[in-house]
Amino acid sequence: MVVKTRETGFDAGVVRTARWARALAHPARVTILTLLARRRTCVCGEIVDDLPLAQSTVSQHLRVLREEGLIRGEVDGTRSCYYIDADRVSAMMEDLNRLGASLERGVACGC
Amino acid sequence: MVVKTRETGFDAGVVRTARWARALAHPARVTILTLLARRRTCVCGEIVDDLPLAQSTVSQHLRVLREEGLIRGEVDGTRSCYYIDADRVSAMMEDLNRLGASLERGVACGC
DNA sequence: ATTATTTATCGTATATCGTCGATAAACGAT
DNA sequence: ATCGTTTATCGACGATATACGATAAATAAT
Repeated sequence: MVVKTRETGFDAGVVRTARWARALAHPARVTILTLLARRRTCVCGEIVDDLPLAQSTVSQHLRVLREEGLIRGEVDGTRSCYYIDADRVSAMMEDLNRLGASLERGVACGC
Repeated sequence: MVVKTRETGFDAGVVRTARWARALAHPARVTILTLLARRRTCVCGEIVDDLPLAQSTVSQHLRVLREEGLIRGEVDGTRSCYYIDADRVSAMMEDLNRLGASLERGVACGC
């Protein structure tokens, strides 16, 4: 059963997949995610130090990731501690893998 | 060993991953890929019929997918026959899964 | 109290994206 | 040769995205 979003006319699952992709569609955001996965510490300032971008720009990218639910932030004094939302990351990878599976099982074109 | 692109200062692998994501970051493009995977026929006109977009817009999205190497197009008379480049799709999914794996194996933050 | 630190947000500038209509190019059909 | 079909590209426009500096808010340090 195919569910379409009323506004756009696109399949709802497809829209969700595209949104995950958009969240990953900038090197800064991919870098932030991998940094958060690798590190125990996750303070905004350290992320800024590791990226070739201004603090305000990094904050914007953090906001995008937060709005997509991939990361969460907690205030700790004057600092903000960010960490990955593992459930959402799993959900994202599930959707992306579902797409990948359907693409790879496709039949070759007879043209 | 971490390779950085001179212009942006981001890790080259990260940039590649972000570009794959960028290619998938629109519902029209995800839809096109799934259509091409499902169908034997892959003529541009049929893709246009299945999308709520103008022909020229669909052509733009096809161009994006072509430029990222995810699809290829062959001219057949007045028509264009598109098909998925399975190798590139595999490469893309490998990169995305590599990212997913590194995110899921990350340690929890001690904050 | 004052000062320094940290981070989110605002304002703004620029670039890229997404969309459409119009058009051109290539071909098939008549 | 002319006409219809199909598709890529162009030009224009509005909408988003990306980037930065400046600033505000909150806390820590003195």
